[in-house]
Amino acid sequence: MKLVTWNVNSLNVRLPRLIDWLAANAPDVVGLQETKTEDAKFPHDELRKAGYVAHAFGQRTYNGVALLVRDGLDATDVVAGLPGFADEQKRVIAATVGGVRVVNAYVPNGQAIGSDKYAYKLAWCKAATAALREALAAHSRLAFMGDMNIAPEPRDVHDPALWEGQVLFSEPERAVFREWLGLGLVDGFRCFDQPPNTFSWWDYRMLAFPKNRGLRIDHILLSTALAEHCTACRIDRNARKGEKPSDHAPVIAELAPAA
DNA sequence: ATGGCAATGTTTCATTGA
Repeated sequence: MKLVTWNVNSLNVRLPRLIDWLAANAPDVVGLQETKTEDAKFPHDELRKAGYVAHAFGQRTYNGVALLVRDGLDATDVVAGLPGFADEQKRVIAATVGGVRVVNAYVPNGQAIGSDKYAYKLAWCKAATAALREALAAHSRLAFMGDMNIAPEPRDVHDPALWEGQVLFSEPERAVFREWLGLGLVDGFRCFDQPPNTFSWWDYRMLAFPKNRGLRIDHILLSTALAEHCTACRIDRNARKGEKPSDHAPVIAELAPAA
């Protein structure tokens, strides 16, 4: 099973690119973030023609997530939102596909250390930790993926000294990420040798992409039972090139069938 | 060989992203 997470930064703008990418990569399950699309306006028909059934949890202008499931696979027990955390912002959708519980999330950005949005991010993350603990107790085969807006280690940041203490790379945020790993999750990307300076997001400004001044903030975390079956994990930086790219690249994990 | 912010709505600027 091929699992993908991708922050598309507006599904409306990115739909043609997304459909091309789906055709070229044939993933089984895709978690999208920042769809910025109300459910009533979600492009179900276009994605259906591309071979995917979509489950959307969106809103206009900001946030919004969706799960795309390839034809022939069933998504069951679809749950939107973070259990136990009342939130106007649409940031989580989960479903069970092919025996795998897939939790797709758009973690808050946090804006700046000390801001209200940073406090919201940490509160949101705390609720996510509790929800993941519950989910892992119920599902041994679980993938938690999405735009997590946290670069976990110095090697995930193009200039760690510059970013130290900044939002996305502050110690409290990295502690949250370690806490998620402590629940029994594994960073799929780090299960394999990777090229140095591999990132998943590059600022649109200041030639960040051509200079490869990026961060690795999009992740696929796998329960230990699932990580055993992970055969590859990579970031498709080619998707950041060309006309009207998202500022994020997709992360792809491949899982062998369960033994 | 990549490209010098982008997307949205409150629209001709402000807000947010990361």
